Amino acid sequence: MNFIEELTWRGMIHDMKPGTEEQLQKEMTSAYIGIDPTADSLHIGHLVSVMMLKHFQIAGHKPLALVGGATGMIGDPSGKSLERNLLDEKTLRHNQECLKKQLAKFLDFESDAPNAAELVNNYDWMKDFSFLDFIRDIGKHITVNYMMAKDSVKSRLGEDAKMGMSFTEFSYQLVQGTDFLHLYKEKNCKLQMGGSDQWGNITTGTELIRRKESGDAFALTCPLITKADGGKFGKTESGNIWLDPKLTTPYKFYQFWLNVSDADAEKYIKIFTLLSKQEIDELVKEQEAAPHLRPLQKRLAKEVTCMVHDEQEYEKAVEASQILFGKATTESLAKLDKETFLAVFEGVPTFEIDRAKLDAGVPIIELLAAETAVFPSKGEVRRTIKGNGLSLNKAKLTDQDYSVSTSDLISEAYVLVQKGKKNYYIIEAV
RNA sequence: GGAGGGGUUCCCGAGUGGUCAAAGGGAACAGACUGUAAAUCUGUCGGCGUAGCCUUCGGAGGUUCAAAUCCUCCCCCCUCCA
Repeated sequence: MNFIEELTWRGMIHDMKPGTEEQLQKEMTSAYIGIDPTADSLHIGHLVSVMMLKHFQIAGHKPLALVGGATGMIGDPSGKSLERNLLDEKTLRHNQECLKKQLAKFLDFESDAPNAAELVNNYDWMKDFSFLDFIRDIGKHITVNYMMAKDSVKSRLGEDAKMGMSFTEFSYQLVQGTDFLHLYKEKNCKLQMGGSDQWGNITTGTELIRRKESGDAFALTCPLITKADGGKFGKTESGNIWLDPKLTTPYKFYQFWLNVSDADAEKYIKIFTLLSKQEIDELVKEQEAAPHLRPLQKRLAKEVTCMVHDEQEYEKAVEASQILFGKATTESLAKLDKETFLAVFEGVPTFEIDRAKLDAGVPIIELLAAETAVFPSKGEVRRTIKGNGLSLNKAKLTDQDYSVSTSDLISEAYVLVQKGKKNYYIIEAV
């Protein structure tokens, strides 16, 4: 199965330029995707493009990951994102290094294979590009008329525009096109991939290559990942799901995938895992036969957690989940020794409190909203208790005036706080 | 530079002197139902709290017993004309 066929059955192709498949069959081809280095970790929104590159490398082609040090400071007008601030070079390099380490889990950067992955940063070739050079060498080749026809630009002009668009944002497609042109010339890169929102930007690049170099370059986009209920993919109450375990613990990471809705599970497992069509078909059948066992979500969570973290972290996450969501009771919790407790709950957000305070007893509302930041306000603690949404050590708490004392400690050191069904916090006496 | 239209609580968006912590929708959170799913229904959704109080409607002043609402100045955004 070739690259295009692979992506097709996985539902990862939204659009591509005619001739793309032929090009890929003709020779080993280089392709790139762009990543904004706005943070020092990738989040799961990036994972789609990373998987495209991975399939690309598996298919024998050469993937390039472009860190957008230059473009990242402009901001793409097609998103609603505001214009960005310039990252200083130190931060930029730091982020670049961190991203590369994460990418190395997916792509082979190190081997001597001709299709080893490469990381490039457009800051390196854009930083010394003078304005005059730019408008002469690049700007001349693309008409404003052409640029204005792009949806990303059109939506920002005219009467229904909420915001105007600065010249900087307008020029974004040219800057991105310049990247493509640069990679085309320097690295013989003939394909740019990205989300479907990037189509306009990518084709400005292929157009530039055609006009300036009489070259043939290609574009391939994947659908934007959505949720069946229309919500944003990859966001939870606590924000982005990051690949860095320090930002999103493996437990939370695992839980994210496990909680994916049925309607999304099949779609996601095709995109975010390398499981074969047969394996997935099998799982889908199992899911239909016994939906409550959620084989799709479980396998999806396993595969992605193992890929991003490792098998050990995955197993810990499963164990913690079984205790938290299984039939654990106050009694079984109380039996856990300190070691086990810590191992199981590693990754569950932990707050500390002075043991001396607990000796005297701390009102629950104080404990959760003042002594620790489990809740942002006292009112919210009250509301949650009133709504029957708070549990302490797996037992529902209904008394707003309850005082927590040392007798509530598990293993003489911990209190397990549960907000609703899925949110756990640990308070540790120190 | 001219004319017009705007800036409201996380988002969209009502509100033009008191009954406004501010309609409605969305998002979010919790409860019920379930399968840690979806859909549905219910509740909550500025802060502290019994009442009640405090902070909020671009910013700063002012009028008034009382202002998101009226006046003055300023800042920002959009459209059209030049």
